[in-house]
Amino acid sequence: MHILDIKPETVFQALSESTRLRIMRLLCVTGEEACLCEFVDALLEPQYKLSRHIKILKQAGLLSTLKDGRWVYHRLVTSSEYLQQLHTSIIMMTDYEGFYQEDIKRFNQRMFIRESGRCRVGVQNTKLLEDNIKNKTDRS
Amino acid sequence: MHILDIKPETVFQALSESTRLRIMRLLCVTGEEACLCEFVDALLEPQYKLSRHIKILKQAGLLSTLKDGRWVYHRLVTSSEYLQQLHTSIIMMTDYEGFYQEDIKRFNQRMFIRESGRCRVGVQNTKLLEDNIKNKTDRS
DNA sequence: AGCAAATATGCATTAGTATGCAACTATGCA
DNA sequence: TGCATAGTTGCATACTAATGCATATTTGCT
Repeated sequence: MHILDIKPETVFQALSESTRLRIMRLLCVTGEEACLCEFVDALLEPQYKLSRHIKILKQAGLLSTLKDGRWVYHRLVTSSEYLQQLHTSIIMMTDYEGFYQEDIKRFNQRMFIRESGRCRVGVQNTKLLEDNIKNKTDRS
Repeated sequence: MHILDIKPETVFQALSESTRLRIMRLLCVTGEEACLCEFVDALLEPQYKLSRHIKILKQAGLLSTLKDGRWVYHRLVTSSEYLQQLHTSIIMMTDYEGFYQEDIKRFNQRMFIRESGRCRVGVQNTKLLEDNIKNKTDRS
């Protein structure tokens, strides 16, 4: 699917959900690529949830994917000026409550355990993740 | 409502619908402000539909409104760098089928009949509007 | 006061989206 | 070959959003 075949509203639609914006912001700010388990440890959201949101970002032409064994790396598509402009907008978004910053902090910690720049383990923050999910259901 | 109080996902959500993108694109490209009846004549969409979409854009902090008698003028909010960056993105969006351009053409024609820079009439393209709505229902 | 015109909105219907759970596929390694 | 692990997806459910119709509101004008 060429970028020109994707409607602008599809791109903004992909950016209209908070979890997907967290993924995009993380990649825009760090300039990194990451696999699913690294996203799980950074955002503390269940793996199936992030997997589906990443799929939507891919279908909107915002992410591309590289498979490496069991791991699948996701990175920003930067091939058009239009998308680069959008990345700038995303970086300029407010982070009033500092939530994006917390994602980035956990992400950087997670990146430390890479070996030769590759992820070699699965989800690490299992405990943190469960606590995070529990807190949310308690609040609702 | 201050711009900082509006969540980024709300802004992108507002931009995720095609009619609302047409409104935004029109204002970004022309730099104009316009009232509802002018939008109706430019986009050839029913008045109640555009009224509601404009409301959503307002609530997302993308448009501001100035009332002048029976007419209500809508313009872009440009008070933050973040929004200006978004406007640039919107101008850079693809217009593969030339639909945005058609809106702008009809809009410019409509602007000709302003008096002293103010709209003094209601919907003009009643016939065009009805044809447009009819074509859509025929296709579905 | 009363009417006409510009804009806004309540309601019902339809369509689309997000999520949790559980089951599935795919891959590397012993 | 079998198992553990990284990632994906079908299904049911709950929620949210878009639309058309009709009606309401606001304002200027006579």
